[in-house]
Amino acid sequence: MNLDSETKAVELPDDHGTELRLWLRLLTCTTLIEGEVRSQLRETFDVTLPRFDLMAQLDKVADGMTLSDLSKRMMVSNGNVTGLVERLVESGHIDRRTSETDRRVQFIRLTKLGRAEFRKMAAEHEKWIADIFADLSPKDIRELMRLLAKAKGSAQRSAKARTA
Amino acid sequence: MNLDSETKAVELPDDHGTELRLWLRLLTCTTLIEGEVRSQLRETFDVTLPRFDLMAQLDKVADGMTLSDLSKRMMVSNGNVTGLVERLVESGHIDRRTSETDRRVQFIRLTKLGRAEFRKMAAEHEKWIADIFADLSPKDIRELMRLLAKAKGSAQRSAKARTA
DNA sequence: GTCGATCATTTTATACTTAAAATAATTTGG
DNA sequence: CCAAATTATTTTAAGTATAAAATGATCGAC
Repeated sequence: MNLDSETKAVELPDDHGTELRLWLRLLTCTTLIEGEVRSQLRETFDVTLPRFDLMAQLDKVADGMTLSDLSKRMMVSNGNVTGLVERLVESGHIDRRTSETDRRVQFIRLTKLGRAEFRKMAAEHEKWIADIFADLSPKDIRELMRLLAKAKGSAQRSAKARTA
Repeated sequence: MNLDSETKAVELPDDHGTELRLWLRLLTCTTLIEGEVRSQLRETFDVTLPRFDLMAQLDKVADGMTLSDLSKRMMVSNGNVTGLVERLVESGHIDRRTSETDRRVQFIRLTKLGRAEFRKMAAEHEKWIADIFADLSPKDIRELMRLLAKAKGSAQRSAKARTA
């Protein structure tokens, strides 16, 4: 009996089942963790995940960034950022000022309050994430990082090819 | 010079940076692919991702399932499913009937039209996914599957421990 | 049998999200 | 300089999402 030809007979030329299963597993994993983080943020700090994410982007820089920068970094639409920023200005976590040189541009940055609150949340957040991945060895994590980087590159290539 | 102690000095006892970076990479990867799939579905079939996902769940079974089943499988809230189902009934893709034995329960299933349309979409969808992951070798995919399964288990353990 | 607990679903209120169109400001090629 | 293209942001409309409360139905212990 020829095992190779058997194997080939089972796998049709256009069988993309393994990729699909990979995608579903990736999605399940992310949704699961995202839901967990969302719950923790709400329960512990009464803050939503999108607000936390926006503040996280702003916390990386000292002097603020534009709405476009924010929407690119967060990988969400412009209109989405407009609304989020509005509510965070309202609650006193960020402030906005119009550029001196280009009146289309708005610079957004954390207020003192916003940065202080974010730092507190970020510290807890990091612990939750560490616990969520606690069963993974350092080697597992390294491998996952490597493979996800490869997957990301592949997806970007695919998206680019389609748009081109 | 003692390299080990140097390394330890840099990594504080509570440094959970690698887990955080892993989470951000996982999230980026998923968001990227999800956006790509969303665009393709809209452009090619004028359908949204949540609708596609709901139909995908229903396509797995012959005789339908309840709203609760749906919300659990899709990992979204009950109210969310209510709205999605409403719109898909409206468009003729699914139908609903109340259980004979338990009048609280609604069984949802694909209509003939719904199943036919879903199958067409699913075939294309599978090709898009295959292309998105095309740079990954079969071994990469196996490894990712394994590590994501481990991550999923870890996240579930963590979530369960918190709720308990 | 019936009261209380539980369960399935819907409703409500609010927030988030997108795509696409609109607005407003700047840049650029001729 | 000036029209056309580009860029940054906002607005709009529709849909997606959550949490929490409400509703309606069934189950279980007594």
